[in-house]
Amino acid sequence: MEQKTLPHGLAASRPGGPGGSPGEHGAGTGLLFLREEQMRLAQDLFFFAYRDLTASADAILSELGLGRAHHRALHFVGRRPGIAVSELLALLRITKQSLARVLGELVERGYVLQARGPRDRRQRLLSLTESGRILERRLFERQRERMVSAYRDAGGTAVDGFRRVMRGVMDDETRRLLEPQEMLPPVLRRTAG
Amino acid sequence: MEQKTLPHGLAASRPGGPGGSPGEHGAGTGLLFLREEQMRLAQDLFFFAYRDLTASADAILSELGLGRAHHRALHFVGRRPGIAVSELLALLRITKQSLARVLGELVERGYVLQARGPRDRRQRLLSLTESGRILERRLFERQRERMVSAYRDAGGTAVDGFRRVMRGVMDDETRRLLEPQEMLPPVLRRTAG
DNA sequence: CCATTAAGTCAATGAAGCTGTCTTAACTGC
DNA sequence: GCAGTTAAGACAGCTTCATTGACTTAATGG
Repeated sequence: MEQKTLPHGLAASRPGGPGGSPGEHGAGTGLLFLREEQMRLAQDLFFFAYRDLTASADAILSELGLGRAHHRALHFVGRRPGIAVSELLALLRITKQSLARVLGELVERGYVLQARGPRDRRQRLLSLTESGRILERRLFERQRERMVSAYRDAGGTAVDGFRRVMRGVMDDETRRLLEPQEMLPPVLRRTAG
Repeated sequence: MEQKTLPHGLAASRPGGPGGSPGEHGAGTGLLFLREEQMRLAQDLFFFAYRDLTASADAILSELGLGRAHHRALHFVGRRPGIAVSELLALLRITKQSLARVLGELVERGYVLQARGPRDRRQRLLSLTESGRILERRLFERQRERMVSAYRDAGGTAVDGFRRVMRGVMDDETRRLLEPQEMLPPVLRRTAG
């Protein structure tokens, strides 16, 4: 009875039709595509896409007795070889203790290397070992396939839009961290000009 | 140019310049925007955007002693009032036991209502109570602000692209679940259409 | 009537985060 | 050169959220 004519469903009708071609953000169209249902849909998209993307590497991880936290650490160390522990903490936004467990295992298993910082010997600069690079690549490959086909199917314009929206959703702080300049260690930030 | 020539950094230079206008996926441009660095960047975007988006509701949640799992359940029940437990499980892809704890608390606190299914009395159809709707709205509001400004800044075309990429990243199975038809209970699926 | 299904339950376990406190070593500023 | 700060690591204990496996109860449906 109460669900005879279900007025809902996760991807309910798109009011105003911005699913098609909203025509920029002209004054005439108003803010149709900002309407509530659009935002609810965006929540769904985030949840499902992120879940499925991350899940795609799980098979390999559980094979090795590793978790997603290990993958994240591996990813960012691979992304930024020579990163200091404190910088990695700032990227991941977890506590030192949470990272320590994960990082400790990665070092112990020979995936990550710690090197004393040449300028600041308190630092432990992190990088991937050869087997770390191989593992990271295996994990990446699964996600890469998904993203490549998504990008290909959506087309270049869509990819650009995707990136703009993703950046827009982030904290200002996070967006700053994504800028190359900010990603360099402080030492280089002064030198590289 | 504005970003020197950096060996690394999370958002390294965009090869081929798809940041500008890649011109669909023409044969000439090749698959420039599918290159490795692009895919790594996409991983970063997913991680940071999802993290910041979900984190934006955390303050309210922890105030009430609830977690993100509660928010997810609340969201999907609100999104699909009258949903059966088994359907919610399929959406979230967690185990019955994991959901039971969370759902039990939400019912106990008076945010979620369980009603015996009229056609199948084994089912417990879930819906939000008035206070459940209020809470969900408070949580939604934080995320909505973020997404609205991201959408507005990016523009309608970008939003469309965003949605296409997000869908493309999902499992086929998940994509099916997002279609309105599939969101209807089996009984109606036969009747409606 | 009996097999299947929807939901709930018990018990144990694991992954991944958190807080707070503390130590050690190295850098930095006065 | 000493004092204060910083980078990293470690100990103890806790919370959230997921897992598996086995089992019960009630309702459905051939």
